[in-house]
Amino acid sequence: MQIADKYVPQQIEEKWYEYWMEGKFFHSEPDEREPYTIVIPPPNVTGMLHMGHMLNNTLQDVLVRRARMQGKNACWVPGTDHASIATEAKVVAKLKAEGIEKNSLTREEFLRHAWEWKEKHGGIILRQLRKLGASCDWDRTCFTMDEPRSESVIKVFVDLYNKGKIYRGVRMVNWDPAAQTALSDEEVVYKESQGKLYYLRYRLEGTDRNLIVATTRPETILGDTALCVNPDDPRYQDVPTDARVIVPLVGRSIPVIRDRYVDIEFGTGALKVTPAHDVNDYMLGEKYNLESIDIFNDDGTINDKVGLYVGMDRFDVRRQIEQDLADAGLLEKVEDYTNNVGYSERTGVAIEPKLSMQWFMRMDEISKPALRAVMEDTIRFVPAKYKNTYRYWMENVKDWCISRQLWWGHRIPAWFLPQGGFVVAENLDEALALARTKTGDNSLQASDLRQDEDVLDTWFSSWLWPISVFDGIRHPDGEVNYYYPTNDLVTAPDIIFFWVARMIMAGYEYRGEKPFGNVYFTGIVRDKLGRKMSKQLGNSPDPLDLIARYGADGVRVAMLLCSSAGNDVMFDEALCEQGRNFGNKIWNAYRLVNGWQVDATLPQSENNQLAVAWFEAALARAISEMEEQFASYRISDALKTLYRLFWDDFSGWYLEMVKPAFGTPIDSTTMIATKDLFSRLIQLLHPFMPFITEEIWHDIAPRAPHESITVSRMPEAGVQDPERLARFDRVREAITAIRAIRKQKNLSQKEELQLKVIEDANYPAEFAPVLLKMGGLSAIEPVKERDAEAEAFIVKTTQYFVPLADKIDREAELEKLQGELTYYEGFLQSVLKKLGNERFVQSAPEKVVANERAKQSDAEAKIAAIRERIALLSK
RNA sequence: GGGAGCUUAGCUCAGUUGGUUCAGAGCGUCUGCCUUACAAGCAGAGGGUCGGGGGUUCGACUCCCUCAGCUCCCACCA
Repeated sequence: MQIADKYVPQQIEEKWYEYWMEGKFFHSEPDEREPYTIVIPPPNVTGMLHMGHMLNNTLQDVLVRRARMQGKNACWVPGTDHASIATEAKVVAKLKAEGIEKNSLTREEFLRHAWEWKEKHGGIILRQLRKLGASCDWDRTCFTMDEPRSESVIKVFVDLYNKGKIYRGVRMVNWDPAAQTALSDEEVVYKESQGKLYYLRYRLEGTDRNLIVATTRPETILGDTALCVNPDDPRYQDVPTDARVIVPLVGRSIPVIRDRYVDIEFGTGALKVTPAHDVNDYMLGEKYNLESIDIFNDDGTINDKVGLYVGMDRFDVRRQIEQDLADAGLLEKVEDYTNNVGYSERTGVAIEPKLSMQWFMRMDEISKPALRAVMEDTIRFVPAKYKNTYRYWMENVKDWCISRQLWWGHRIPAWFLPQGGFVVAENLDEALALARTKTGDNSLQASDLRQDEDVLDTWFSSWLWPISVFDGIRHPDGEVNYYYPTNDLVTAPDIIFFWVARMIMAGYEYRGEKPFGNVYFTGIVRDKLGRKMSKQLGNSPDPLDLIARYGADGVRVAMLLCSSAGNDVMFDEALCEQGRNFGNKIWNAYRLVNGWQVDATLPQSENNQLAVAWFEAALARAISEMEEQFASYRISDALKTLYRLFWDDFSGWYLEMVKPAFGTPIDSTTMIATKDLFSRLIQLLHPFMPFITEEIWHDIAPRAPHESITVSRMPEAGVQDPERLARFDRVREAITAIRAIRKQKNLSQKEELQLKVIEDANYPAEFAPVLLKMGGLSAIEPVKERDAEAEAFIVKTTQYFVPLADKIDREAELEKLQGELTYYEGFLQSVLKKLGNERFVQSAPEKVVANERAKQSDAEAKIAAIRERIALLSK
């Protein structure tokens, strides 16, 4: 094998990914094995890989590779989302840069550009995922707007419409003036914004009196159709019930209404009512039958309804109207004011509440089984705290606005009839047939029908993802029956409502079954200062650059090391170094073992036999720990367990124990055992570090063509031997103590020392050969008497002595011993106090009491040993 | 305004039904080593009154109350 003393991941990663692809190791077809399925959270089709994807997909890959090695039929379905609004915005921007305005194009022309863009940029992110090592079944790659998925969406829409779960109506919706489309409530983000509170004078008709109204949006006075005060407000008791006021600048006369909705404490207690541009005003308008005057165009400029500020942008109007009001003496005062303003999640502009005709989906019924499934842990949320969030949303869920005034997306399958009304059908032919039946007019032609211009919310396709990727909407009895429900979903908590909740609803609606068994919510990736990674801050490293510099395995380890379950991820590039170093450690451990010469005639030494037996026990314990950690999705902990096992136990202890002296061979029994242990270690490591492990796997033993570690069988825990491990730990402690003496006395590692020991039950006599070798000892001599002249240490209750040429420093030694004595006597006191307490002995569990008694006897033995040594030194 | 969560070594975090040989890990720091697998390494060391206060208990990092600080989600009174 290669002799480079540094591991160079760049040299092997590409090779192995190609090998995996050629061998079709990631491809899945239904068979008799138990399936293990993950569907990828589809990234935006034109998106680029960022650190969030890295985390998310590393976790998925660990899970799916592990399942594959456990003999399951593992299937990880990749794909992309058409991301209606985001993609359309990108295409519009791109066209604009080329001097083409969207509204100068026909729908067909625009879509041609959009598809072109999709073909060019689409799927870049999927190729990037391969660099990471993602073991997706690429033959199954899906796109939310490909044919099977599109047809599924349309089919579901028609079905829900026919079931009465989808309706069309005029409602107050969140309007994005930049994208010029309606948004769902979930697509609006509220941010604290520095604004002003304007106090405007509304002249009470027929008097000189002004009613003062405080508002943050003076430009909306153009749409005022009432003024509202609280009937209990003493300040307005003398205003006649049929009073009217004049809207400033506009001059319109509007009624003064009374409603307890108005907060007497706020502002002046008088509220202007603009039913077309405020959600709460809209409700007042409904209640009091007020006129609704829409003053905005779709792009947020003022329309010509009122004849003022026509064509001006809403924010320019705000500045202008402040000036004009002041000039007209209609502005009482202006105060600074901080309030929450809703912004479009995608375009970032302030949302305009707007009354418009939209399609909605009823959520009351469909949400019920979905809520139950999570509350009863039929679907398990990890971490469980998200159950609360989920429940609150589900219990208060409002109808879902599913129509968007965009072109890029699934066009709503509704056709308007010449005589009014509409039909909903899967295609034009069916729509025509339906239209003829509905109207009784058989002369209707396809050209008489006009399809709804709107497209569907992106999430209306992704909510079907776990079903539609297996074509389970169109073919409910096909392979979906094998793969569905999927096992684990790994996603970010910020799309719990957008996506997770809705997939659960769709799952029960269309499969009568949950879409996945477990949902693992990752944290948000932040930089080491705790700031969210963002383009604006420029604090997000480029994942591909990291992979190029540290190797995919190294970056994967870095991601996992900092992703403790349920917490945000504080990513620090230093972790990539740690990951890379770990790869190098593995590499060099392999170089060492690989370089040993075997002498088949050599019998296995006792030392080596002990080493193998001990490491088998250590491995068994680690595997068992990892199993528990995986079961509770503590994937970061599982990696850490393995990291320590490989670095400390295997490299630091086991290999040092069996390592033959320079230039001497090793016996074949130990060599075989070592390679076997190594193989099992890299199998355990494979889900975390797929590339380096495949490389070593192919070198450590002869492999047939088309063999791969990816489909090898994951080692299992086997027999646990805690006693052996505990006894070995005492050897380790003794060796550490000897090393410390060496360090203190400035003795070289090579200088052999002598060790004397007073053997007792705690002395791990069977490990004497190991102690000899690892301690750099010339001999171990069992003695009965303490050696006052030697350096001494105690492990558990066993006393050890290292005679040295130098006399020991009695004073210093006594002082040290005195300190230890004080500690152990105090410790013993607390144990005795506890044991002397009847309530403790009675109420504490038996095991705990027994443990206390063991502590007592150990402490007593230790104290006795220390006392004897003090006596000896004090002579 | 409502809800959830967090506060343990310089940094990032473990600590799973309360039991002081559990106050831990990794990284970083310090000291000594270029010891023929690895300086991307080896050996050793220092470092925390477990946010403050109070309570329950034989016993609390672990349970309760309270105060302080931080984070997130939901609502959106102009």
